[in-house]
Amino acid sequence: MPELPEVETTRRGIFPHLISTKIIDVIVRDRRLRWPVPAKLGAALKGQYVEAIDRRAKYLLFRFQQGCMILHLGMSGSLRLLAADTPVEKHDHIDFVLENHQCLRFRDPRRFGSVHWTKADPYRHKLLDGLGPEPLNEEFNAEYLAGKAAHRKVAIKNFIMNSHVVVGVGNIYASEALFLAGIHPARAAGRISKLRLSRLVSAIKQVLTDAIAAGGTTLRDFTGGDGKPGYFKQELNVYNRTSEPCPSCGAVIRQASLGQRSTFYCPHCQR
DNA sequence: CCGGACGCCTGTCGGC
DNA sequence: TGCCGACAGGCGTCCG
Repeated sequence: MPELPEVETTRRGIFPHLISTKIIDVIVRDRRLRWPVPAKLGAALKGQYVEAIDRRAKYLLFRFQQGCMILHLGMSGSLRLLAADTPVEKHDHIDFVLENHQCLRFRDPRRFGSVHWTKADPYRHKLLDGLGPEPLNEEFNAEYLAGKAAHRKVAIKNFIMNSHVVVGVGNIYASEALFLAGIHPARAAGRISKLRLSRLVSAIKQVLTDAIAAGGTTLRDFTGGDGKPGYFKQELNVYNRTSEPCPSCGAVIRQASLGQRSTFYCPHCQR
């Protein structure tokens, strides 16, 4: 499910309700996520107050006075703030019970999500160390991307989905950004002019910013922390629009497979 | 180092 | 209606 806008939407939805709130219990119903939920998680969190919720790439960082919980939503994960007595449903794997009769509930049908606990700097954690820049930061710019792309033969779509190049760009927004930039998704990354890479940087920033403003993209069942869906789906130009007319030129949108993932593009606008 | 394939899971959808 | 394969928004790991 979640790409950067959905993770950010989740963060913005939950943090106002969690800041300075005490975790009084942690109920783990199924530890079998992508990696096992740490056995010590409950003991580590109980009695601690949430000091901040940050985001790095698609990871949510729950900051406590003594340590940090790193949480990834994987492909199908969600976090919702609920009344503590809300009946549990299938795939509700973890409850973080709060002092105000509320609970933060983690649901993840496919169990590709994960939860980690560290007392050290989370940015030094194995999963976060070495990640590329945040796409909305200034350090992600044309000079940076051109330097990274030099001599690379990989398809530009795979390239921008590589978290060592830039984080947070998943399958939906990669297709959308390449459409906005007018670049064919299969073009070799090292064979794109700096001017066009510059346009791609702008397109990535724009599509992610717009998607965050719309509350993310709800394709199937994504909802933010408040249970509301995202509305960016209405603004998608090519994703999931195979055989429909290109909104810009009217040509038929094509679907192809690139790096085991579906890719959507306009054969006329994207070169 | 690079590029590509694989696998972890469950749910859904389309075709027969 | 039921079965079965393909596919789904991620990403660490392994192999050549």
